[in-house]
Amino acid sequence: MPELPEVETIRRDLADLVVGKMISHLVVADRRALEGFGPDGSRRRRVDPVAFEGRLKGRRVSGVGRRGKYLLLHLDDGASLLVHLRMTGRLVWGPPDLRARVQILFDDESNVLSFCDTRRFGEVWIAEDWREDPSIKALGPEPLEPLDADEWSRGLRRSSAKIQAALLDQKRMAGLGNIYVTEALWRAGIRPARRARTLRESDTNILLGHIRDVLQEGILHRGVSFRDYRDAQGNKGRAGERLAVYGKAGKPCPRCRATLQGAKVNGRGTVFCPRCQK
DNA sequence: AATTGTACCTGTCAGC
DNA sequence: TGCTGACAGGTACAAT
Repeated sequence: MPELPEVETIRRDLADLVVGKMISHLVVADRRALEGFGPDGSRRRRVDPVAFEGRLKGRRVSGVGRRGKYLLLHLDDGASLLVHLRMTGRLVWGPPDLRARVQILFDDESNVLSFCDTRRFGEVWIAEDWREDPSIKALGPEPLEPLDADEWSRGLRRSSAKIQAALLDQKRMAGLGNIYVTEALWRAGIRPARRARTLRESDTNILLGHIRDVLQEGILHRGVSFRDYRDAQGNKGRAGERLAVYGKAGKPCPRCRATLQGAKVNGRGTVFCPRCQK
C-alpha cells in the first residue's frame, strides 16, 4: 500500500504530532507486529512485548525520519523505532482504536498512536542504530535526493529484469511501489514488460525525471488512498484522483486515446498503453 | 549473482 | 443471497 509519498506524508504529519512527546506505555494486541533481530544480527525473530515496551518507556521522540518506505521514529537515546506499513498498515494519531495491533501512549494523554493493519504484513521494531539495520542497509538511493544518475542508469541498463520489476527492486532505488512505477513508465513511454537492458541512456534519464515528478506530485497531494491508505490523522490523500493509468485498464489513454491494457509482470498487476508505450 | 516464484494475511468484488 | 476465485499499494526467502 504505502509507497514513498504516502510514508513521507505520514512522516511530516507525525513530526508535528509526536516529536518531543514521551512514550508512557504500549498496548500490544498482536505480538506478531513486533519484530527484532537475533544475536547474529540478520535473522528476524519475535520479541517479548514486555521487554519491547520496557525499551521504549520513558523515551522521548526526538525526530521522525523516512528511508524508502520505512518510517523512523528517532528516540532521545539514539535508538529508533522502525515501522514498515507493507500493504495495509496505518499509523494514526487519535482516540484509542480497538483494531490496532499496537498502540503507543504518550505522556500528554491527549491521543494515542495506533498501528492498524488489516492484512498484518506490517512490522514495528527497534534499531539501536537505524543506519545499521539490515533492512535499511539493503536499500538503494533515495529518488528525491541527489544521486549519481550515470551510475543508476548504468546499473539499470545492465539488468536483465523487466523494467517494472527492476524499479520495484528496493536495492536499485528505495521507495517506489506498483502505483508510482506504473505511472512513471506511462509518462516515459516505456512498456512495463520491456527488458531494462534494452533501454538507452536517454530513456533512463527521462525515466528518472518522471519518477521524481510522480513522487513529488504524490507528496503534494498527500498520497493515493485507493483503498486502505490514510495519513497520520486518518484522512485520505487526493493523489489517486490524478493517476493517469493505474487501475484504469480498459479506459482510454489520456495521451493517445488507445485502450489501456492490464497485464501481469512478475506477478504484479500493471497497466500500459499499447500504442504510446514502446 | 541475479531474477523469478511463493508465502505471509484479510477483505472486497465480479461472476455464477 | 451466497459461494468461489481472483486480486490488492510489499518484502523475505526459496527456487531456478
